Amino acid sequence: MAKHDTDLSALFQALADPTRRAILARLAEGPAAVSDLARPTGLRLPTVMRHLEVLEQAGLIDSSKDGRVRSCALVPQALAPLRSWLEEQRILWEGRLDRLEDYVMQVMKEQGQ
Amino acid sequence: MAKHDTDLSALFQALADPTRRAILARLAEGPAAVSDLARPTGLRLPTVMRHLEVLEQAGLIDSSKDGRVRSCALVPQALAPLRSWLEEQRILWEGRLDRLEDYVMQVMKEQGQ
DNA sequence: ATCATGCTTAGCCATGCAGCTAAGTAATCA
DNA sequence: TGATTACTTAGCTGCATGGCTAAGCATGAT
Repeated sequence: MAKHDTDLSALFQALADPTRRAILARLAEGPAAVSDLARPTGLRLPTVMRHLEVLEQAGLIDSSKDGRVRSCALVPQALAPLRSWLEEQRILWEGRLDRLEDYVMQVMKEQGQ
Repeated sequence: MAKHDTDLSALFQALADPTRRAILARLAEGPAAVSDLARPTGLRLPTVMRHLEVLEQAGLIDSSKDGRVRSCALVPQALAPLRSWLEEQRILWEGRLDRLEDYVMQVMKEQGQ
């Protein structure tokens, strides 16, 4: 399996959890420390840490430690692969629809005779 | 948690598996029977069945049985929620970048004085 | 009526994941 | 120095997921 593919899997996997999507939404407002991200979730710190690990592994966020505080931030271009995949699928799926349309048109023409 | 949200989770979850994405790609060429979908995966039928269940549950495919053959097909509009979520995020994330840009501009102006 | 085909169901196994507690480390504050 | 804060690590639990085999059921062909 291509790396491109496992990347996509990791991305989708990371985004499949509502808590993680909420964290991303929060980060869209700007960088935040781990505890700040944890507070609104109502989850314990270690749990949130693991979510952050998943997000970072998927390339969606970046984090760096300053003193005893770890600050997390979005990686803006991280959703690009997902966007291209989606666009690719759209073209494929619509191509399929076009062919279906052609087929229907042809059947109608044949029936018209 | 909103239904909208669990829908998104199911979508992402369903797309997080390469086998399932391969099945979707195959279906983009047109409807297919379960065995036809199973063959190229090299997996056993029950395993593929479960993948198909997941895809159907997520609303990505549709299936109907004719005789003893079950035929599966894409649901073209199924990716729409994902597209809107992505677009929403793009706006949010870019809004963030705009604000960052504003901030940088302001700092530069202040330093210029 | 019998047999082959195509799917379905039931159930097992290993692994992964989301949550937790408890205990550890490292930086800041009094 | 000692206490507090902010993560971090280790390890447990329960449930979900992806794979399998074996056996069942319904339909189509002979």
